[in-house]
Amino acid sequence: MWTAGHFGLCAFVHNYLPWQVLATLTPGLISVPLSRANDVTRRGIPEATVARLPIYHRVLTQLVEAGIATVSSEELAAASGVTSAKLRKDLSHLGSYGTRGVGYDTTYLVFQIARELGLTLDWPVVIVGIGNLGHALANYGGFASRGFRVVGLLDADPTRVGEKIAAGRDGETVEVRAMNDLETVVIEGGAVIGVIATPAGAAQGVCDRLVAAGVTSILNFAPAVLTTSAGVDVRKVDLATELQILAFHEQRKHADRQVRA
Amino acid sequence: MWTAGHFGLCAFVHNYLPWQVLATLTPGLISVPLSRANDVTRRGIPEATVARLPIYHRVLTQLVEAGIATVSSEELAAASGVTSAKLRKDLSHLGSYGTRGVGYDTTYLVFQIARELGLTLDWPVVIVGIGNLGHALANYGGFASRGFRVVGLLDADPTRVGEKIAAGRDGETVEVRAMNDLETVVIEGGAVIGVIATPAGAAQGVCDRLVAAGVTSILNFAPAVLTTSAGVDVRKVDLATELQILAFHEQRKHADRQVRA
DNA sequence: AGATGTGAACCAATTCACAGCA
DNA sequence: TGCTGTGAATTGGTTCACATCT
Repeated sequence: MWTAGHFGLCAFVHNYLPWQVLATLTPGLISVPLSRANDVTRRGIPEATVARLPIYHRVLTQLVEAGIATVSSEELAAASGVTSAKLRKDLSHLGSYGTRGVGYDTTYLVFQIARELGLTLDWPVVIVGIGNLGHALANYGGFASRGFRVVGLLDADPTRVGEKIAAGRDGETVEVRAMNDLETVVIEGGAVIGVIATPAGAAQGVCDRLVAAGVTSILNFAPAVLTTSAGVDVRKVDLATELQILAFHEQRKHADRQVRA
Repeated sequence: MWTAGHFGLCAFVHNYLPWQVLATLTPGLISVPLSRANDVTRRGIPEATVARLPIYHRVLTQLVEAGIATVSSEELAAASGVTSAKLRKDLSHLGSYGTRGVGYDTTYLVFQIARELGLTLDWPVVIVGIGNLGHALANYGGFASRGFRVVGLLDADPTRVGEKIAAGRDGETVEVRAMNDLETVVIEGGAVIGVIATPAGAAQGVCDRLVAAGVTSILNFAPAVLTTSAGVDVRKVDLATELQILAFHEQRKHADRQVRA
């Protein structure tokens, strides 16, 4: 039997931003306030900015491919769907990579952003749950080109195990493994990032096993709130939620129309 | 040939929040500041709150199904992965639906949230681009139960046209139609919400056609910045972006580890 | 000249702490 | 007594406007 109290126990999640958590865990470091203040100028990039850097990176990559050597903040901002002030403030957190009176060198800037985001490194990723969504993720072209390498695909359905799926853009395939192999796959592949694309009911169990095996960042597509230990980053993408937010605004539009009439 | 100027022209996007835009468009209404202030107390729910209501709705639905009649803010917050203060502030924007000293009636609250989100209405949706992702979206169970009805599936690949896909949870199927039929499908289905799951290159064209056919809310999975006229809501879900944000934090963790060592 | 980089002002969101009610 | 609902304080993010540099 469920009770409210029991249910309440089951979840305590920090959904993102482990900065404070990490600071708290750092043992006996008195200079934390100072070092954080230093962070803000030299390393600590605002979360909102981090969330936009991938967009700038993609747009800049297109510009470089199109052979454009220089952009102004105005142009880059327009192509990224933000205001130029916001763009300049964002880039200022990385350093002074522009030239006054001229603009930004696209090649140089795209590299600086890539470095800041860690895209110059190799990130082994495992994907758990190979339904339509898992499939879509596995052969999503955008991963390989940005340093993400699919080192493992796992599914609970025995009929799916053994299937070979194209992962990455250059025709490599990865074989679907059984759930039992989860720990092996994570450890052998050296994965620190895990993607959960299972049904909601299975998500927490998978999450626990991933973390136990060494994963420290999780992207969760299952419509469930995940509980993890501190130090593990969890990001959530919920398809239904996104539609519901749209529906809310849609409803407001209709209400407005009625009020006006 | 591309020039920076040309490229810069191609995109100006308001990514969300058409409040100010709408206010600006409202013709000759001098009381706008006042009416907005009124909005904030009576109807205007903060965007951050709206984004969390779907989570509360899902968790509450589970509680109701589990036969739990009452929850405290503490319990509901824990199960939703937020703090209790945040939860109470969020709910306070909807009205006073709790009982001091007791908590919230789950059945009553779930209905109030559903009403606020417009989930008690019927939202016809079209999905464009039936690759793996489009497939996953089409037969995602969470839609039907929340008032979303898939009235159209469209794909540019002629070999895919005619395929019947399970959409919604009760085994109904919807047939994939050709791109030419886009306008017909949108208008006949009465769709106001469109989902774009095409490759990046096709996204803007599809977006324009959807908007021209009457769609006013778009959920975009293509890694491209969309330009739309004011009054159209665009939300973006970018799989690569999410992973890149995780990679950033992951890199930071490793940097920290090195500093400590 | 012309565009960046940035302090200052502004606005939104979160957290605190407690008054008010069942 | 216990939990909601909410002003007040704080933190984080955006916008403005201009000093600064090529």
